[in-house]
Amino acid sequence: MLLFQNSYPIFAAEFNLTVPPMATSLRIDLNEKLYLRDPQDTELGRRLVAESVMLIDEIGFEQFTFKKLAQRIESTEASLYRYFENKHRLLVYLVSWHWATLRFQIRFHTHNVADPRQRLQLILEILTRAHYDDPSTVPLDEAALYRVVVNEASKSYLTRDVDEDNRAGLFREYKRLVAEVAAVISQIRPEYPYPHALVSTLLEAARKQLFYAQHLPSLTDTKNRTAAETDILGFLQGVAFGVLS
Amino acid sequence: MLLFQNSYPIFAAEFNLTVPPMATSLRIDLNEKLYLRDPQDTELGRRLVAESVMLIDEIGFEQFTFKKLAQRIESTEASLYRYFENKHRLLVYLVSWHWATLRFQIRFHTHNVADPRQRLQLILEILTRAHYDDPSTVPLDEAALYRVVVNEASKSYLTRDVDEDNRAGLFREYKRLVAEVAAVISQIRPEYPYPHALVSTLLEAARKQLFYAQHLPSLTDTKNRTAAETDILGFLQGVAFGVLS
DNA sequence: TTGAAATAATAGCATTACTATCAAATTAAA
DNA sequence: TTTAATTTGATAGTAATGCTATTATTTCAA
Repeated sequence: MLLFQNSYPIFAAEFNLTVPPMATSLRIDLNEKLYLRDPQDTELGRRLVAESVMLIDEIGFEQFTFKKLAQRIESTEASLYRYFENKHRLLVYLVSWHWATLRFQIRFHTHNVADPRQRLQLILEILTRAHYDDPSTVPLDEAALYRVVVNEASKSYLTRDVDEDNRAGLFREYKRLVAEVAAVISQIRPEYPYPHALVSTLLEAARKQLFYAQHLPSLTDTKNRTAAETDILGFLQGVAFGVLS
Repeated sequence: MLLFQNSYPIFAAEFNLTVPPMATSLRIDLNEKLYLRDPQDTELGRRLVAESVMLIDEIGFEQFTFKKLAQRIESTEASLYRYFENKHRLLVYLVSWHWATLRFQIRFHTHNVADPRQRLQLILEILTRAHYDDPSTVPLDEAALYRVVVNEASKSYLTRDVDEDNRAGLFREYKRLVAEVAAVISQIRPEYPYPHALVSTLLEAARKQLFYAQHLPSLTDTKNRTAAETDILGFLQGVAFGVLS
């Protein structure tokens, strides 16, 4: 996210970005309902978030517990429960963080691009390259976070409490992202009746096809794993521009 | 599935269908690795499967336990563990059951349709109407099973053990389904490079968009919930035929 | 009718997902 | 700079989960 270093204050208001006194990294403020105490406010909170990404990436969300995380960051279970109500909320927080940075990246890279088709093209490139961003200036390992998103994001809403969680605004970041990209779709073809469905499908497909390439290759069409990114981009382009022509 | 009553022996071999001595319902044989003891062989096993669908539908997979199911069917936890290694295997079994019947339905309704475009059209209709099938002749409540598939299917493969489970062949039914529909895609447009990705995306989208229509409507484009099915079909048609033109 | 197989009944165990209590350390306010 | 408030750590505890094991009882087939 080195790219943002000079320019991000432009978007600060819209993105709920806080520019810290000594701005060394980007701070994204997410819905307060996501946590009990804002983890970005304290050292322990920041370690909790940063290390949770690594741990979930390593052992998977099902195996992940606050106890294991506490051991890892040399704190206690009880302390961590003061930040997040439960591990599910933490997952929603992490995933929301990813959507927020993704939306930010999209805005940043497309804000001076007039042609909506070219915008969409850029968006698809960002979507399929989301796991490449330079993590050095960011408080989280974004590559690890992207893997977590690919593997676990669905679990953030596929629960008994979707409706309740939705009412609490837990999925706001994802909705915003979808709405913003859907607006580009509508610019390209105003009469197209399914812009939101298209965008949510493209977003989901970007992740799922990457997962398939890694684990269930017969559900996708990439021969060598390294070409996956290019193949997925090609596939998404075909879908998006196919629908819009 | 009344439709199958007369004709299904045609496909029996290919579909691993067993025609029971007194054929009152369809029997689908799934990968043996899915269970410890074939639940279709015993009364307890059949009740286990049938009631698990209802219970998962009611309380969700996370809240579902063998203990609760045992109470429900007036058996014991230990007895149920003799059929399935754990609740995850049971989920994979249920989901596989659904993919198998879906593939069967597709074959049945399209086997005398020569034009591949028309075939694809029918397939998309079946996909978006999957939850309507008459459950009376089938040992499972298919409408409930479809809801379970919509809500829980992703969890069958989004686990730490995907690769291991995949090696054991647990996802065979889904792969078969994808392969078969992908073949239709390739008939329509042989040079299209992503038939499998397209099909897995369409399958996933059919379920996800229904979920969104019910729980997160801003991620889709259906105004009233009742029109969801028609909208989803329209959307999938746009994607599929858009890509193939 | 005898033996094998399946089921029920019961118990037990390590782990999970928390909650509660209290003391110690840190930080902020007077 | 003492005091007060806040945050953390340490420890314990609890109900539920995800199993496994044991034994007794029923069923069913040879």
